[in-house]
Amino acid sequence: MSAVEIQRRLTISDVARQAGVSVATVSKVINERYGVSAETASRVQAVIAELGYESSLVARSLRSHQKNVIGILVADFEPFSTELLKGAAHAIRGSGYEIVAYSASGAAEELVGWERRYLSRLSGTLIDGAVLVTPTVVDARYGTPVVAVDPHTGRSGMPTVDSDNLKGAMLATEHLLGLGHRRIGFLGGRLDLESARLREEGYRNALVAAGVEIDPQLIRVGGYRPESAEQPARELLALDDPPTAIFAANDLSAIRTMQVAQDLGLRVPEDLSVIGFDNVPESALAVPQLTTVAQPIQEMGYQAVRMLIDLVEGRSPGQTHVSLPTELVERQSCAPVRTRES
Amino acid sequence: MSAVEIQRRLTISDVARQAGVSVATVSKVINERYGVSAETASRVQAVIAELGYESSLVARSLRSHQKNVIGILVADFEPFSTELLKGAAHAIRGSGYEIVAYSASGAAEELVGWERRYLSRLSGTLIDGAVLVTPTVVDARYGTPVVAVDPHTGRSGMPTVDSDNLKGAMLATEHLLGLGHRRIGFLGGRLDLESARLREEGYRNALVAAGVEIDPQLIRVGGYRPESAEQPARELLALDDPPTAIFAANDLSAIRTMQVAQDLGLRVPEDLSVIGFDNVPESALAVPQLTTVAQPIQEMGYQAVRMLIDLVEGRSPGQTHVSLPTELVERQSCAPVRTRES
DNA sequence: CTGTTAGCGCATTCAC
DNA sequence: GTGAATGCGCTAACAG
Repeated sequence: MSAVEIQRRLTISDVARQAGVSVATVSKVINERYGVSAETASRVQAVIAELGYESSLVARSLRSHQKNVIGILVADFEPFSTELLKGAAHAIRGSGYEIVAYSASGAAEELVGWERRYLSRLSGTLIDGAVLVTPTVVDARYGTPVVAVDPHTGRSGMPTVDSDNLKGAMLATEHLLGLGHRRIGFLGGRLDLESARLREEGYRNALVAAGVEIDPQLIRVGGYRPESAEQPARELLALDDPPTAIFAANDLSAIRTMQVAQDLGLRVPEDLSVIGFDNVPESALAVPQLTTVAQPIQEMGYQAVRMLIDLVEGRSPGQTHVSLPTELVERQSCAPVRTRES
Repeated sequence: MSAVEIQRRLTISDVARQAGVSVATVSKVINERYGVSAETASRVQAVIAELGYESSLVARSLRSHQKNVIGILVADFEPFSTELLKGAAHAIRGSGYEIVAYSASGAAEELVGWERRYLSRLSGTLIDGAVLVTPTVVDARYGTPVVAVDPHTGRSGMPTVDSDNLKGAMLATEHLLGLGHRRIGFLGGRLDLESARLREEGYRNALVAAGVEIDPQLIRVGGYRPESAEQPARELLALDDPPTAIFAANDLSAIRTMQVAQDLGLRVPEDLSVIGFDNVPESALAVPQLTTVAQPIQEMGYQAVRMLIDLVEGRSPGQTHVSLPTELVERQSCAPVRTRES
């Protein structure tokens, strides 16, 4: 039996018409309510299967308040957020929930408070709750269950998943120190971003602990994006006494830093060591492969969704602040320092 | 001025109340209609900015039929679809469109026809059109503009973006032949998947062209997923006369194949060469790094969204079948064959 | 057991 | 400048 020709979008009344019953009956079958004969039910089921009908997310959430949909709100689909999405997908498997990942990609990206606007756009009508990926503001109370991943302004009162940025940054810096580097540049995020602040603090702590004086010239703001990291990376390498190693506060900046160095005729890691932060898959695609500090990004997504589902279902989650460990991943972009005159 | 305490989700009437005007006036301001004094308009704008209000996607799409939202419908968030998402995000930048990426992750994944049900769930009420990522069926006509990426059953009448699977598979096989391999295993997808069929055809063509006889024992079905690829990979390696190289039809299967080989005490690439297909970022994270055939996945996402926007806006897209080139990416998982007695 | 009917929520857009 | 009807597809309450 071939499917009827569908020109419009499929609605419950298409199913009803095709099965020769009323819309209400179809609804009952779908929601497994009593009061439908087995025969009618199976006929309706057959039509549903034949047409590939599924109820409209929107219309359904108009009536029933439980929607079984969670939102993952991201400023952009870039390596960090898409990694997170993989973990989120894993978390909903078998849970009966669906994922709507939403982004206006850039339209709002630059602006502080994109997460509030996104939430305003989706919550109440479409999703039961949301994971906010690296939101800019978390002090506000929203009318919806929300979990923040790696919020830019720190934890505040909102349920949060992050990783140990301070420890990770110390690991990175200590690794470079261990290779004999003393002039180590730091390409940070922005100081209004909590993770960036902690990474800088880790950098400073490690230097101080090693008795290396901190040179403010070696600390620049890279802004986490390749485009915004390029200029400060150039500035670092143009110093009279340039660094022999650079710790960039995320992988995308680190990768761009390597490219800048190579443009300037420097070899990585022979002439310049570079270390990143995040361990997005792209870090292994870079040439040379990037040594970096790994955050368990997928796991962060997994945990955030688990917490959110607890919240949505009215259970209090085990913890409201989950912090996952970071670790050093050694690849090819760091080498022992060469003495100036070698 | 601090924001009012918001407990419920934000609606247009919250804005109206806060600004001391009617709901209708706020709507006019938002949609830049005439009939609002400049002073009122700017007061309303200020309140909107202060509250971080944005209109509800759902409510808005009830009235206006242009929603400026496109759906990316995926069976699961895995490396291929998330790569695609990056390209899709790039395509909407500055276009005024937003992206809703949707997946029920596994609930429907196994079933043929998930794309029709997903579409039924979102189209009409939420999105203007959709990119279907590796859909299983494309012969049906949907009531919504749709572009298929790498459809499992070939192109049919639907606008499609794919890559040159046949050529790519020949590249992979020729690479192994060039390294001296003659017993080359093939770990395919399923034969109902067009891409898998083409990759097998490329494999066969290359062997025939090189005068190597095709051994049916060396051809197995891996199903594209790590779990489903494991058993057939084991079988290949357990043959009396096992292959010296395996071409797996996608990277995830190839990576699992390397793990199986390592479990069995084989070294890759010394004892077994493995080549994949896709070039997802994970292929560079594998140990050893996977040699593979690259599809320009991000570019595929970019093109698909461009085509879709043309369709949604009623322009006929330049082409309805875009096929992008594949290329060999040499890394570390392939080596010249060793003679049996060496 | 099945059909009829009245909303659900929110933004838009008439008519005033 | 505002009040009130309207759009959508579905569900729930009730009638037959």
